[in-house]
Amino acid sequence: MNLSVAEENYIKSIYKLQEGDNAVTTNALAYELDTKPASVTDMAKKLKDKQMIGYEKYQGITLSPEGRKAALQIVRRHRLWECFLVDKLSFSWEEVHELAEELEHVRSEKLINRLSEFLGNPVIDPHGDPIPDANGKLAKPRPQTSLDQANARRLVVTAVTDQSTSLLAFLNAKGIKLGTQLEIIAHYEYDNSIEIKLRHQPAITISEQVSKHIMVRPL
Amino acid sequence: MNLSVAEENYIKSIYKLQEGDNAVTTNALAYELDTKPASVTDMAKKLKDKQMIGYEKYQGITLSPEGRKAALQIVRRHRLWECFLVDKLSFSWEEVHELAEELEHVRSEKLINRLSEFLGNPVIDPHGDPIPDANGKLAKPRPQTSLDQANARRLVVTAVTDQSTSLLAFLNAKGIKLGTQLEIIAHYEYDNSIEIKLRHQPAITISEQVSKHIMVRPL
DNA sequence: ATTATTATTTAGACAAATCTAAATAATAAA
DNA sequence: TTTATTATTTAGATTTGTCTAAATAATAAT
Ligand SMILES: [Mn+2]
Ligand SMILES: [Mn+2]
Ligand SMILES: [Mn+2]
Ligand SMILES: [Mn+2]
Repeated sequence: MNLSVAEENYIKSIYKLQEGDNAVTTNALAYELDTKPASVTDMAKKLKDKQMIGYEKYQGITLSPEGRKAALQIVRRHRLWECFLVDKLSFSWEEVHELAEELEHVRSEKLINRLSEFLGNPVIDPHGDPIPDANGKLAKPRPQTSLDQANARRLVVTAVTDQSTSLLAFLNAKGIKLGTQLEIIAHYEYDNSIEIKLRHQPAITISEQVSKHIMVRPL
Repeated sequence: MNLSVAEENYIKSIYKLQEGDNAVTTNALAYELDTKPASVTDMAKKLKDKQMIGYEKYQGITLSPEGRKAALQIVRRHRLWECFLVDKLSFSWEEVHELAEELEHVRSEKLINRLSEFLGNPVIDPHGDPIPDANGKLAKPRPQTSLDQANARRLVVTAVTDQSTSLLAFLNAKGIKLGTQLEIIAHYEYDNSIEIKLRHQPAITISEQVSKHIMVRPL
């Protein structure tokens, strides 16, 4: 199936928003894509015609098997380009998302498979997200929780679930990146902020807004 | 100035067709871009509004200084990606043009400058064409002639002026690439074909159609 | 069970990029 | 210098992706 850039972006966003089987809402998709609900309805009809999604009026959107396959290809391309930018061109992880957002639309299996090989067939991208293989299979993610709900003391950062430039810049400033080890010092119930300490650094306090986007696993 | 992908493709083709100052013709541009003359006229008006070209009805098209600058940026991106594909991802030179045709439209100075650095700031692409630097300056091309007009005997291949897949596949089959040294054995006036010999290989005969697209310089 | 609010869809419009068919201009031939 | 041919432009349509404003459906509040 031949998909336009716009269609690919929709499919990727649907994939992102569709946790499990719950249908994606018109408004949620419009917000995610920074467009208007009316535009989403228009596109939903097109994508249904192309058999990429299931869609009934007022019932929300779900990816079809075809659509899911397409989404995984796009995600694969996106994350491999992010790896390339960080590993080979020395970009920092908060800069790469926008560029990958464009590079992901160059459709060539040969290109992307060679790129993967060139990068050593990585299985996670610079934000800790898993990279689908050439067949669309995702490595089973290791068990992780968000930092605001972690119960262990000593933790390692495994992923960041919000790729907004502002959050990533914040984390960068604080020295928090993938693989960073940290210790929870205190948890303040009042605003659910937590105090953490990185190695060789003074303790810092982090808001719930931030900590819920930092994924960790016990060390 | 913000240019669409279509506009960039037009500008690059105008640059390619405009040797010196001779205006580019509507039909030539349509043929080059595999589109219709009416579409070219439409786009000419848009590009004139954007001050990228000079255009008067029936008078043909010339790049403005602005347009030339844009063209050189696009050409730079195109050729650097071609280098990347050949040098790092082991593509062969006849495969890379199509892919670069898409990659060239990812607009990021930072990306392209880092890519250039990563590649060792190359000054010619895999087809022997010069790569503009970050300021749009082109290395002065070394003196070269097409193979059908060469007068020296011993020559080296410096460029190929037709990137069609069919020609490049032909050259590949014959073992002719950039840097290949060859000797002219004979020149047949009847059809302007020539007989050449590569090192350690039997002589082969090449049509004028081919030889006029092979650029060489005396060895 | 009504009423108000929110979510979603429809209707109609628009810009970008393209096309076909017809009209006009430029150029070459007779 | 007429006439024929070729090149270019215009007029009008189409497709894709988007929008605003209005209509309708679903859901929440009273
Ligand atoms: Mn994208
Ligand atoms: Mn990522
Ligand atoms: Mn292109
Ligand atoms: Mn090239």
